Amino acid sequence: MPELPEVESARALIERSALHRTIEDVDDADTYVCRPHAPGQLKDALVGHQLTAAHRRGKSIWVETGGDGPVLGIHLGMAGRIHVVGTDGLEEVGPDYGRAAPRSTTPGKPEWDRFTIVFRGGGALRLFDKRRLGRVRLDPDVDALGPDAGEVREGELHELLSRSSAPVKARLLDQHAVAGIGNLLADEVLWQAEISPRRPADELDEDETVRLHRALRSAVRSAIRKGGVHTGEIVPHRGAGRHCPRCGAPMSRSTVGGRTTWWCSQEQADTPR
DNA sequence: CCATATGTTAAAAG
DNA sequence: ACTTTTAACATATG
Repeated sequence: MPELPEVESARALIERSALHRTIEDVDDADTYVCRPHAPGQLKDALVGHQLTAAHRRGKSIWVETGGDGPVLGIHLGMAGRIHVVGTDGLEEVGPDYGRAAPRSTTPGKPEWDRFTIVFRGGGALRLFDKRRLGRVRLDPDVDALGPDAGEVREGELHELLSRSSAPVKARLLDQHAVAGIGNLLADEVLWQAEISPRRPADELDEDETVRLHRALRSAVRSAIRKGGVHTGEIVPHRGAGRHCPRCGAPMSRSTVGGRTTWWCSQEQADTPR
């Protein structure tokens, strides 16, 4: 579920609903999700502190705890979500696929709660993740990430692309190059820019780079505004027997950058027009 | 049982 | 040593 837009809404949820409350207890018993920490290590570091600010770069979230407290790193992985429970016991789960979820008293499956912070006076923040590929850790290294996909400048993008002969889609998916682009967003951006996902990244010409940059920023901003990567134009057309909503040509499918990839067989030809 | 899944990364290959 | 590709990770669902 989470690509950059979903992660941004999770960050905003933390900022809006989970700051400035004293941490009373922490459940960090899932050592796969909380690796490399030992059980109790996150609890010992966090109890008594408050969350003071929530940040994001690409798909990585980090939360400050103020003063001499640690930084809490959160990654939603492939299926993670942030749930915040208010002091009144109602759950706020944030936007889901573009639709704001109502606050609810019916929690998700408790067996999918992988990490929980309990606040003094009631309420909690937790990582809800049915696949357990999310991560929670102290003092994450976010500097290894490339510039955020929604912030990257055109010259910077050109520079990053020119340094790789891999398919442009694979390069876009590399979080060390540009941070925040996932499989669906990559397909959306390349479709918007009318560029084949298989084109070598360092062979894009000036015009293609400009188109890619514009598509990147507009797709990221649009998806954040609409509430998720699923609101992209091409996303509903990624499927067998589907056709390009612009020109009507059949959609092509293959594996690029290790992921299932769909593109317009006509407008995103391997040889640029 | 098989294939697929919106992410990351260690290991293998080049 | 660096870059690129593949497989594995944990788990659910069709």
